[in-house]
Amino acid sequence: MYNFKEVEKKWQEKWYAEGTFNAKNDYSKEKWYGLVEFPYPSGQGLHVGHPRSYTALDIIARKRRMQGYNVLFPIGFDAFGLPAENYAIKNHVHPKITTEKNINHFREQLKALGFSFDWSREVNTTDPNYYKWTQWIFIQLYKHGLAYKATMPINFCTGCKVGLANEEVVNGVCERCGSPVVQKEKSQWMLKITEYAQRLIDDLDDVNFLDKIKAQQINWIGRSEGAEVNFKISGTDDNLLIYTTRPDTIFGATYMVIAPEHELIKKYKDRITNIDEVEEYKKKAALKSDFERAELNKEKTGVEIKGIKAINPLTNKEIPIWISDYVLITYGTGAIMAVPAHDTRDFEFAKKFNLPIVPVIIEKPKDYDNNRESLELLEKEIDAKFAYCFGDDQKRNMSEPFTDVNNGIAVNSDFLDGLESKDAINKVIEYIEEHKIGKRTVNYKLRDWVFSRQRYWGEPIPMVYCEKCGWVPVPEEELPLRLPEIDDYEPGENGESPLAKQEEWINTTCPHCGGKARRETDTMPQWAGSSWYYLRYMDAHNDKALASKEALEYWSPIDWYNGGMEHTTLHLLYSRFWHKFLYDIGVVPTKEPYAKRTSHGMILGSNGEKMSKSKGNVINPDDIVEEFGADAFRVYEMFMGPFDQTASWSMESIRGCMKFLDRVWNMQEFLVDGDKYSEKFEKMMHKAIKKVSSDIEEMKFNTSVATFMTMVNEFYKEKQINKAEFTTFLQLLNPFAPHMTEELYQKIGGTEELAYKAWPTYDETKTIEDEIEIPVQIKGKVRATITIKKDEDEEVVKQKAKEAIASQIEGKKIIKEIYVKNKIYNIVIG
RNA sequence: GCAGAUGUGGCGGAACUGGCAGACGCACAGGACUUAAAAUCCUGCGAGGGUUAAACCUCGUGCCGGUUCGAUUCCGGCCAUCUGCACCA
Repeated sequence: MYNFKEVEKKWQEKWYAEGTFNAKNDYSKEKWYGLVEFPYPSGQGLHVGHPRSYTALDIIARKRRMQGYNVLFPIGFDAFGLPAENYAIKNHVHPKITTEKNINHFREQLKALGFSFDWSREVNTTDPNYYKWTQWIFIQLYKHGLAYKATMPINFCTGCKVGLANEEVVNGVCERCGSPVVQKEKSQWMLKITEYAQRLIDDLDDVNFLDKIKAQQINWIGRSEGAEVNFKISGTDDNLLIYTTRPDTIFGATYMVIAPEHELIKKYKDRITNIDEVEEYKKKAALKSDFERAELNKEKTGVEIKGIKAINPLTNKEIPIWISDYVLITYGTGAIMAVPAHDTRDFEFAKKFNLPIVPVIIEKPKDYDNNRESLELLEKEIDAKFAYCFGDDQKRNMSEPFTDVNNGIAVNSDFLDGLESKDAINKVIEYIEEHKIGKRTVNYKLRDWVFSRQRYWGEPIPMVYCEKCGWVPVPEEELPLRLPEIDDYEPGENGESPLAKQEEWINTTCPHCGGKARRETDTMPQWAGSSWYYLRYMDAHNDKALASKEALEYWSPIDWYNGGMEHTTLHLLYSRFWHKFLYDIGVVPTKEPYAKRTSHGMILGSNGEKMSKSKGNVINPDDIVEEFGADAFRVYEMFMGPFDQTASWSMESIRGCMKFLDRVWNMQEFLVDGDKYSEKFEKMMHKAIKKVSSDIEEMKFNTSVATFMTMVNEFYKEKQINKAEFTTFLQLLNPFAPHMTEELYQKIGGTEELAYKAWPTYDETKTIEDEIEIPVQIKGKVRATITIKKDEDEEVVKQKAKEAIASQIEGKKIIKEIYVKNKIYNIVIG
């Protein structure tokens, strides 16, 4: 009987004491750097989701070692963060203590699963020797104008009392605590990620990320092409600048809308006749949470700004200006031209407030070929269809706006008439550029990164404010700027950082002029430490630089990075941004940090729902290791389904995997001598090596495990396995179930460790069967199977096949015969 | 609404560039071993028909249609579920 407890403990102790898996500092060898996302050491301990990702890359890392690479497969802890701080507020335990305790627990758990991590390079983002370099990077960003302080409306979590990045607001509530998020004006440190927006899109071409990851990042960055156009404000020399992606619809712009926060209102306070009403609307809008404002199916609201009007620069008609919260101050210019006939939101608004709807695009007729004649026909059609739009008595009974940019023809639009929408866009941009009323513009949805948190448990932002000199970075030789030890972790009244109460720490001298100055009391967000941790692993103990040039040169880029889809628009994008910056200032040698990025599916509870305490469906990895062992746990997580898809936990299935491992263990009972594969199993061995080797590369671990099971079934049928076969089998299985396979290999007389034994190779010619069974079909339906020799002469096969179905084709006329070599024979009879 | 994915037995899932649908596992059933049970080993297992038993036949990969000698796979159109984003002009 296999005693997994004893065996697993034995090997783990050996591995971690000897540093079996530590990367070598031999830079002459070919390297491979595999990375998994380091965990946040929460109080709950490891989640069963972690081992899914970790086992997968552990398998690849182990295979790479056997293939002779110098492998770096590190781990660490992303240990700054709210839970430790919230725990501190409640229980008055310093986050440092909780964090340390949790890390120790995590380390134990990770070791108990036998991952081949290089523990000598463990990093911890809360270690001053680590965050020294996080702060250093921030200072470089500041020096290069990419970190700046700005007062702006931010997402403010009413629960955590912290400003949040857009990415941290989910459905209008705080991603972490679930409290509503409101808008608040606050002075914040910002990082100019927008400066890198285009490169973050373009350079995706050079990396091997899953398409869905690329798509999601591109989507998030949200590039759109359009134009900015100035609309004159009637009776002034002033303009209202708008952004639109559909400048071709400008002849249909019947009113303007500005965001509630737009400066126009302040500027024309005195001319606006209903200023009270407008101010009232502004106030209401400010009080709404982001969620309320963005809520769908909500009735549009707004107020016409009376006393000022705009002039449509193409029709020269005066049109009203409205204020409404469906226009966002944070996107474009905070103002739009409304074209209700061709925009869903404008349409809804126009309907509600009874504003004119003028169609200027018509769906392209099927046989439209862009000539005069077609156009005249088209115009007649339009006259009939939209006669009501142009009279004084506008009925506005258009049932829905026409918004398809790929399928429209401009009408009722002067010089654009008859053009397809795409051409019309170009032509109108030419026009507005020529007449200096606007220009072609690109916009991104991506916003600059709000980098301040009003929290204690984060990296202090190494900046000092001096009345005379303004913001001055802490001199680099004074880094790390340590977090002061405090007792009171409560945020301040107005959502200030707990550090704001530490007068002694705050008061300092200006590094620039030596006068009195005060420290920044905000800290960095959790994403800071994780934005560059992969660099630190390359040279984890360097105190002169974040990593040495040589180490960076050798180990960059990361060959394979696996992580969760939930980090696609946060961590993954942020770290690409930091990396590109570090590349620009000559710190790192590559443009992109990760050559390849894959992602694992989530593990759900056995009821198919997300694991949560409240649902009572949480599986604790410790219990699983205790009951089934680490190897069975690993094999099961790889077997449970396609790696990139969600899977539900099943206790029955893991039992099956343990049974499989027991069967492997018991194979030693019918072990026989033999230093090469027996004739019986030779083909199977070569095929298996091929299959498992490619499956691992493609992350099709589930079918690898199936292959192992099939092999074991075959060995059981013969009640025989020789030493050569057993050795290869154990090697292939080793990355999946490292403990048992090492033990077994030792038991059958292996002298070296499998961990570095050369990965088995296969002979392609030996994977091909000499005799093949192929189906014989009549009209695509299988009627018989015949056995043929590989590459058998076509005529012979046809003859054989016809014999096999002789009775069924007798007397029938053969219309067609199809033979696909070594695959299938199909006959069509009349 | 936009983007991405998924849909195959009782269940999790296989099926390489179109070529025997259901590998492998779970569950279930039968048998062997055992005083007995568990464990283990062996066998069967999509549905319907057919046969003493086989052979064999029909249907079957979300739905409708198409291309093809042949479609889980390709094309067109739907439906459902999941994930991310979303008043982004």
